[in-house]
Amino acid sequence: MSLRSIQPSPLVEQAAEQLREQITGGAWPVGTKLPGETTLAASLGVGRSTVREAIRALAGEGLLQPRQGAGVFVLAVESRTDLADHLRKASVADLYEVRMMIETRAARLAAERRTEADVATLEAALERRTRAARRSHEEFVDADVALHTALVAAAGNPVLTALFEQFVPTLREGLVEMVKRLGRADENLGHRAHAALIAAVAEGNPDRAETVVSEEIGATTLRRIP
Amino acid sequence: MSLRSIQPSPLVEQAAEQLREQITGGAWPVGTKLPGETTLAASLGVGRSTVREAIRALAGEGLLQPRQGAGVFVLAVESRTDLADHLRKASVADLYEVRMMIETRAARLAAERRTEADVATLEAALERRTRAARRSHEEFVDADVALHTALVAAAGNPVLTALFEQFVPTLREGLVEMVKRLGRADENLGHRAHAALIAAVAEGNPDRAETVVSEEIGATTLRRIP
DNA sequence: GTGCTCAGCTTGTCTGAGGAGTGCTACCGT
DNA sequence: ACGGTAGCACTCCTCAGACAAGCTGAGCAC
Repeated sequence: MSLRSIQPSPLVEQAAEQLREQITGGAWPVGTKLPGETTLAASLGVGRSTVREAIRALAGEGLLQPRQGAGVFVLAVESRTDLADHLRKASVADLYEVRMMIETRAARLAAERRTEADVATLEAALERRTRAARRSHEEFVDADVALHTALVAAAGNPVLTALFEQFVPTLREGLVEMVKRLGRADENLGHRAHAALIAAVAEGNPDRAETVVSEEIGATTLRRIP
Repeated sequence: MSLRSIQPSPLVEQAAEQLREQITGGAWPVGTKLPGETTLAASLGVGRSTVREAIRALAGEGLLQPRQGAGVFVLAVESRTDLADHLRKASVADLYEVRMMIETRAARLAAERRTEADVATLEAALERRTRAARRSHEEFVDADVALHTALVAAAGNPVLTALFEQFVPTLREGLVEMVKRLGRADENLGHRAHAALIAAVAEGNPDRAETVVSEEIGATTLRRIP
């Protein structure tokens, strides 16, 4: 099996790391049954409970699946690629580019497909955004993000919605920073653009919706990249 | 056959589920320190090692972070949403729509930014695709997917690349099915469109690149939705 | 062939015992 | 009064051993 022996510190994590290497390295393909806990414990030079916890950790990541009486089986050879990780490490410009792509397309689709309910939701979200402008920065950003989320949802494509949700945490973080830097000077920042966007969606004008959202995102982002 | 499989569910999973509920339910916000192992064990009515394994599982999911000597802390209140799960459950039409969005944008950006190396990679990928057409269906699809991946990579936006990679497994699966249904009649299916796409990227013609990729995806997809 | 039983393996669970790291508090010297 | 430090309580970390519960395949009876 060629497992290196363990050295210091959290043994559980080291054990998990070694097992992960075996799995992602291809030594144990999907469906493989791992050696028994006692065998693994001996190979790694740790106690059985330590091995068990390492297995649990990898099970939490979706790599392993223990079945009582049968053994521990490989469920996948790589962790769910966490898009959010990529987003955190990405540059503002790259993020902005992709966000622009998603939201312009969403605006266009929303204008084509919006239902009465969608329009009502969007208008309510706009109103909440306006009210939140008088309150804390955080509340304002939350309301803004909620509005954009509602726009994407109005496009009626669950895949697009799921995709945008991946961006929400990073987007929120960036916006909070931006709003705090601007201070209270620009309360209800971008209200007119948002109102125009919703109007375009409501009247079913895809071209105008796309243009407005493109300008709006461009404006807020330019302020953020000094 | 509407039988749910019977699952006695190990105590560890039940314990993890209860803890997860506390976390996602908001009882323990991010940063909260959980009660000690012994306390939790008593509360849940299980042994200490069971609690520890449950904590490890949630740590694997990215929800908790144990720190020796200090305690166990809440790192996030919801699991990484697995975009791949959404994709698997999504309809072909929704997937197609988003894939079209990504690839048309990628084609446009690639035409604007491609380097010499990008062009070389794309041309090599095209050649491999041609060769693979004479071999198995699977190899052909793999080569096709590799070509599309190379196109997105040539756009020079890591976020876009990471995003497209989320689609690759689902895309591959769908293509394999399609190619098998078509049989060998259409060997080297879509060769001219792909060649035209690469030419447009190479000569730096964003509009043409976008048009070609749009037609190409449209053509293959229409065959797939009967 | 079909179905049953059983032995041997596996994971599941609990307990008790130390080891090691963290963070707070009270003490002490200045 | 203040700052530094030693001690302490609390926490997670690791191990060993024991038994329970579940799975799998071999062998057997029909």
